[in-house]
Amino acid sequence: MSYPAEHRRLTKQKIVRSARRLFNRRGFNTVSIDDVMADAGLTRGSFYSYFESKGDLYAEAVTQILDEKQLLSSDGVSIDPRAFDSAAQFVRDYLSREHFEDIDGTCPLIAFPTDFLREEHRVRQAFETVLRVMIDIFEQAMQRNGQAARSRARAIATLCVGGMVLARSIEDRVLADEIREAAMGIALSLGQWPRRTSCRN
Amino acid sequence: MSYPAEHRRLTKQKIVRSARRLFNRRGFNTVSIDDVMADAGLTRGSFYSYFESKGDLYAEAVTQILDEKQLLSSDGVSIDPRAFDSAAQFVRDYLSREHFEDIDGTCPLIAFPTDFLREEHRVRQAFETVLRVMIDIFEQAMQRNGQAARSRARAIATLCVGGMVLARSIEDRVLADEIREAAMGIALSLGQWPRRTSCRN
DNA sequence: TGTACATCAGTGAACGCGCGTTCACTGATGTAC
DNA sequence: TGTACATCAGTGAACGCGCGTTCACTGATGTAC
Repeated sequence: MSYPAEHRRLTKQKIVRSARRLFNRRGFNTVSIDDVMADAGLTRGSFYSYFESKGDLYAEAVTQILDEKQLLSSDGVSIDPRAFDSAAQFVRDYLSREHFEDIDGTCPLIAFPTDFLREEHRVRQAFETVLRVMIDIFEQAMQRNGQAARSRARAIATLCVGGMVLARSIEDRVLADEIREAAMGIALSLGQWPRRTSCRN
Repeated sequence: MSYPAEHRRLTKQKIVRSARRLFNRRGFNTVSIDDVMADAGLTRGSFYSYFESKGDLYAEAVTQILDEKQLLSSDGVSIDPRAFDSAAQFVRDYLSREHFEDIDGTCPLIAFPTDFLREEHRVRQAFETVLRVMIDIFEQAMQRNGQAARSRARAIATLCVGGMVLARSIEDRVLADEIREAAMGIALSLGQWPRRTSCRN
C-alpha cells in the first residue's frame, strides 16, 4: 500500500465538486477537462484514472448533485413527504432569492433541463427520479386526494422548476423576481399552504 | 448583375430553416456548420458569405423562429391580446400533444431556455420579448385586473413553458402526458378559461 | 439567335486551434527490515 | 531510527480528430452587342 484508502475517494470527490460548480456556471459543453482538473488543483493527466470519459464525469456529477440536494438519501427519501409544512417550505426554499442567486449550487433540474434530453439513460433516470420525488412530496402534502391532488402536485413541480428556469433565463431582474414570486404564490395556494410560516422568517 | 435579387434571400432562408430544424433536434453545440450547410444542400465554403460566424447564425435562427411563431409580427403582436378565447386557445395549443411531438418546429423557449443564459444580448432580448408578449396575452385576457391578474399571468406563462420543458425532458411518456395535462388544466383554471371550446375539438 | 463577357454564388482544400484521450515517466507515500 | 523498496497518484508531452474559418478558384447566370 502507498496512499491511505481515503485519499482516492477524497480526490475524486474534489474533482466532482469542481465539475459541479463549473457545469452549473458555464454549462457542460464549454467546460473542458483541463478546466475541471485545474479547478480541483490537479493536472489533466490523472483524470482518466478516476473517470472513463468526460460523459462519465457528467453522469457522476449530476447524480451526485441530485443526491446532495437531499431529495434523495441512501435509503430513499430524506424529506418526510407527509409532513405538511415541509412541502410548503420546500416550495419557499426552491423559489427563494437565495436559490436564485446560488448559481454554483443550484438544482440541476434548473441548470440544464434541456441538456438531459441528449444524455445517456442513467442520467435521464436520475433526473426523472428527482422529479418524481418532488411531485410525491407535493401530492402527499396535499389537503385532498384523487385526481385534483395529482394534477395540482404536477403543476406545483412545474411552477418550481419552470419558474426558476425562466427567472434565470431573462436579463431583467424585475421581471425575474415577479415570475419567481408569482410561481411561488400560485404554487403555495395550489397546495393550500400558507405564504409564510408564522414562526419562521 | 448575375443572379436574380431574390436568389440570395431564398438561399439564406433555406440555411436558417435547416439550422432551426437541426438546432431544435440536437441542440446548438452538437450541430456543425457542415451539418447545416449539407442539410440546406450546400457546402461549407459559402457559409461565410451569408453569416459572420456560427454565433451569428444562431442569433438569426432563434430570432427568426421567434418571429415565425407569430407571437410577434412586423407591427408588434399578431395575436389580439384582448380576445378572450385566443389566450385560452394559445394555452391549449402550446401544451398540446401536437406541439409536444413537433420537435423540429418547437418553440425555442422550450427547446433551449438554459442556452440563452450564455448567449449574446440580442438573442437574450428576443427571448425576453417573446416571454413578455406571452405574459401580456394572458394578463389582458384575464377576467380581473390588478396584482392577482399580474401574478396569475406570470404563473400561466411559467406553466406553459415549464410544463413543456419538463414533459420533454423525461423518458416516461405517461408522466410526461400527466405533467403536460396538469399544467394545461391549472393554467386554464387560473385564467378562468374553459378547458375546451364548445365549437372546436 | 448566338457569342463574349462580367459578376458573384458556390466549391473544396487547407489551416489552426481546442480539447478529449493516451502513455511513459516522476516522485510522494507507507512498509519492510 | 534509518535506508531500500514497491506501489501508485499525479505529471505533462504528444496525438489525433472535429470543426470553425479562410481563400483561391470554378462555373452558373444574366447582359451586351
